[in-house]
Amino acid sequence: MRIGELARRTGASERALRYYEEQGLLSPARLPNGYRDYDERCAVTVRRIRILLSAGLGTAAVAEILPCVADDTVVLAGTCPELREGLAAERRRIDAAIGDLTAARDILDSLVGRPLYGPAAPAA
DNA sequence: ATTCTCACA
DNA sequence: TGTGAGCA
Repeated sequence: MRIGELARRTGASERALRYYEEQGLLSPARLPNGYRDYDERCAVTVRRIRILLSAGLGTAAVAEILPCVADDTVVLAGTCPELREGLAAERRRIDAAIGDLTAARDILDSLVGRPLYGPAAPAA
């Protein structure tokens, strides 16, 4: 199938599909006219790519994880032990980010409850 | 009608 | 990643 059909079937834009290829995530064959020729496997791969990307992973990480994914959408981390630490590290980064966001929200909450603007504050 | 590559008011 | 240009 060509890029248009794959885009419709996966929900990814044609632009994204070409980008995935540029990032080494997909390697579609080429028709004699230069058009990309995707097989069924690509449809499955694109769905996995989108899931991984939506998890906040970058294309570099996706490229490493992709070959470690079995026929289902389950990542067989056990098959690629090196990925375990990398994914664990990513998880820790997310935890840290959540902590930062929570702190930021708390500050915003305190501002709403005790505005710093409005009537001039008494001279310090 | 579709896809391709390249470039960015 | 979107969008548009200029081709094939």
